[in-house]
Amino acid sequence: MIDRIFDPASFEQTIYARWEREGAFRPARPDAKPFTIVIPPPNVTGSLHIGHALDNTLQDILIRWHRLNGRDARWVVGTDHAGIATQMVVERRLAEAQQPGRTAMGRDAFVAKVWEWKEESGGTITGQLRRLGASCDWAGERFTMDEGFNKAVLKVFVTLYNQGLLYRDKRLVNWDPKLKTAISDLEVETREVAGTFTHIRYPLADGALLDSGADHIIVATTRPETMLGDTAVAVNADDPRYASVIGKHVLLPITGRRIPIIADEHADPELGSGAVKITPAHDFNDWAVYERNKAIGYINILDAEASICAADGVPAAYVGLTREDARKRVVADLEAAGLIERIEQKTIQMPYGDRSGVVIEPWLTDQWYVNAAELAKDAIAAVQDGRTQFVPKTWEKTYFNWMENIQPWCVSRQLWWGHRIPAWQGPSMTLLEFGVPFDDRKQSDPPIFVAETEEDALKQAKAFYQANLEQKFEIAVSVDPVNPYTLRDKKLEIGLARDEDVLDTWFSSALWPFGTLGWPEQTTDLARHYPGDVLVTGFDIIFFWVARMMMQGLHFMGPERSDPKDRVPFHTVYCHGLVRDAKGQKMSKTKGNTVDPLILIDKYGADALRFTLTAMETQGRDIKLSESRIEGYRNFATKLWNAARFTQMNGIAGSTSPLPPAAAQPVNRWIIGEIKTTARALEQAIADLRFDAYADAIYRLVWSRFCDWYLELIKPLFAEGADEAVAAETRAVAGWALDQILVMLHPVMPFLTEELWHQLAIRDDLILAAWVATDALPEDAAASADIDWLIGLISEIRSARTEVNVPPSARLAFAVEGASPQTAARLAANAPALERLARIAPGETAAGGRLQLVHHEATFLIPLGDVIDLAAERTRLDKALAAAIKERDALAGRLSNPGFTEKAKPEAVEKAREDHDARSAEAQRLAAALGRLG
RNA sequence: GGACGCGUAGCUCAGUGGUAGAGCACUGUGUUGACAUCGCAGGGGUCGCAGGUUCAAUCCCUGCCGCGUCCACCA
Repeated sequence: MIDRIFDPASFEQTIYARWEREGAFRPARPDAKPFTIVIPPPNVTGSLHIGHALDNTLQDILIRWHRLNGRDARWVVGTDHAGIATQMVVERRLAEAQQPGRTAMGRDAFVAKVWEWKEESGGTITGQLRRLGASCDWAGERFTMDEGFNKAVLKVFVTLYNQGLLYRDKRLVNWDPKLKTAISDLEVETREVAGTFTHIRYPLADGALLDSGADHIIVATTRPETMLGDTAVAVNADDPRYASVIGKHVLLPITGRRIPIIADEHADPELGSGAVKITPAHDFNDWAVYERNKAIGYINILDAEASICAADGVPAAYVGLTREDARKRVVADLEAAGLIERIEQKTIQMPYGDRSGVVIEPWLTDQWYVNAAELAKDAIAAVQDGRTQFVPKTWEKTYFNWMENIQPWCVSRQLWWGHRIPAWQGPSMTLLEFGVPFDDRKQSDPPIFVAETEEDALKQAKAFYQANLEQKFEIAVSVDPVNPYTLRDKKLEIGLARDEDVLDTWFSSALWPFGTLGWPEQTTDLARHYPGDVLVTGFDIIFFWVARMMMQGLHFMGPERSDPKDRVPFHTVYCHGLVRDAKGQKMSKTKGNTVDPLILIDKYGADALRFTLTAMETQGRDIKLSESRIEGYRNFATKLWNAARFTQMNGIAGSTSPLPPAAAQPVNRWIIGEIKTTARALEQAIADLRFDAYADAIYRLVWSRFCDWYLELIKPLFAEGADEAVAAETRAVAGWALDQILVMLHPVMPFLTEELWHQLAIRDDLILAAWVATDALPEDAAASADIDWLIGLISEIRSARTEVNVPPSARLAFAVEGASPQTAARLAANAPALERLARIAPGETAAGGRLQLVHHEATFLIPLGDVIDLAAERTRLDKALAAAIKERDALAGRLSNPGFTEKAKPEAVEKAREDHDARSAEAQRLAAALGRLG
């Protein structure tokens, strides 16, 4: 017996366990067409937030729907090692536990700690996905740092290197001085902060003067401390103010260095003084100036923590100051020297690290870069020609815009947690004292050997050095005098030192769609499940992840697939919005406005949360989540629960066939048609990826059709004394209809539907079995018309009763005037329903006060005797008449307009005529009723 | 500066070239057993503003206003 109380917590976890036990989520239909989704891998040590809940609910709906529809569905699941995030968590935990820090314990010990933490907390999020009901293929669970995945990463790195698409370069990177690692452009966020704009006078050297007579050039900066590293002042060649001093020098204050005045396009005469200080080592634009004017050189003045380091011209007193302290000191010293023109307070934009939250420093280092522009070509083409489609389509523009302007992707990170870069460095030739002339390569950097294994790297090294040396060589220490970061004092016992760095987490995530399936091995999984059908993700990681999967997927799977359509990692990218709080604020831990999906699940059930997110998921719009909405959908679940309870109490059981039982009763034929209509709408919603439409259609069917009308209308059909055959038919149809509802609702509310599926009948199979047999369902327009008529009549009677203040409990008689034979037949057939739902029964039409109700061609007369509220009845009829006349006249106006009758579609004209006539007749009947009212 | 999205009932949002919809909230009410986590009934909107296209515009086009997001840049 279905329990009186709907308590999702009492069955959700049991049901999930059963699904897993029975292997319900494993692909098990080798002959069927596969349907594949790869999960956006959550951080292995993370926990489920509301964005995950949305993302995974949508994926689960698609997976479950296609599984119901006979596809061999596979939801590839796993977790991401999340380099920076995870390393930061473990470091914080060590600090909290007052244990030795990362550097104190050393690399191996630290990495071991991270693995420990991964083992300890790695099950959290996968457990939470289970709570949500996600039907992932857990048997195939992967991790971005598992052995197989690591192989894929190494293979990709080496291949790209050998193809010249991945290289080492010395250039400015976004340096995070807190985490002490390079980060990519995408990991930098610009924030507006209050700042200052300092205008500084740079005295001209050698007595030179500007045409204006000034003996100095004014430059402005938001970062005065960087002047210590200036190597030039740039002016525009076309700027007459400075034409006479191009090629001359200024005396750089504080440092006493003479730096040249150069002409460069970077200087914009319109901005500021038209002259700009050039600090190549600490500003991206200035580095570009340097590349055009190499003679000016560059000077690095910052160490890895962004403190001032020893450098040419930097006074000893500055060394070791933080950039903030150095800024104050520079300003003070310039002030003392009378070189400050003025200082403006101003809102300035500063780059911040998205993880560390500190100001990012452009810093000169050696890093590994991927030639993203080259890889982007195929990735752009694949979206242009529709092999991969974004939904909503508007995101394609965003994708193209980014891809077409893509910069080299910095993939090395100075972290310890991640895929270590498979590159080995040999001794620098310039530091070797062999006394043997090298060939003309004049290589000054140490040679680098990239290979999947150390053995391969060694082989390469031997081949390389033997080609250049005839005798023994010794191992030296590599020292980069310019860039302290590359100071790597290593004991090179075998002559090679592996690169200390690890790869950007997104470098491995980019391989997810094929790395999870066994690549580089040619597995059957890979053949079957690449490409995926749909990728479901937030728009915020289109750049980070989607674009990179496109690039890597096409590059590595492309050559292996003959059909261009099979080269992309997925055919569709569904981008959903952000889940915001009820006020529309972005949720964040610091704001404290996050909602924990697990708490919501505990409170309302996973199904209610899922339904809410589904119903609110409209394409191209963020979700403002409010708890009252979840409550509403929990009520919906309760409603269905109770409806099932009702059927069970009335001897209605689950059906045995997806095909509907034979039905003669209009109400039964009608509900079969309603099921068919809804199933079609749901099929369309899935095809369009319209999740809100899916929720809406099933909600209406369950509540507004099945519960509100069908169950109410059939109650008399199996009441005591009812016809046995009719009762039997009705029970059969009702059971079947409820089954179809459970199936259709299952993708969104899997727990509840599975629970009821088994409560309603003894069945061996899970509800995952089969979708509605839509095509086989009959439609019966006549039955639908009958029931629509009945529903309309009951609604009108109820409304009229309320308006004239008839007590709900009053049972009334009615007579009918002008009824067609069809109406008479309908009235006879539905007498019990009218009795129950409208509380009217055929009777005498006594003269005097009576309610007059126009429904289609018939006027219903309902005597109320003295109790009728005549004024209310008059108001009601007046209102109805006014409405009918208004519409009639509007239609008449349209029909008398030749523009309409000649140009509008014939169907539209015909429809307008019919409506006009109907309204006109209705108005006449209402007028007559008013007349009789006196 | 470039691109995009959004302005529809008190709130959150669907929607359509021809009578404007839902949920929640609100008002009134409760006919005895599926359900008060409910039923029934009701009030509430010049569909941001101004033009244009059209027989007809909430819907298509243009401009404006307001809100938001992304990218780039500001020495």
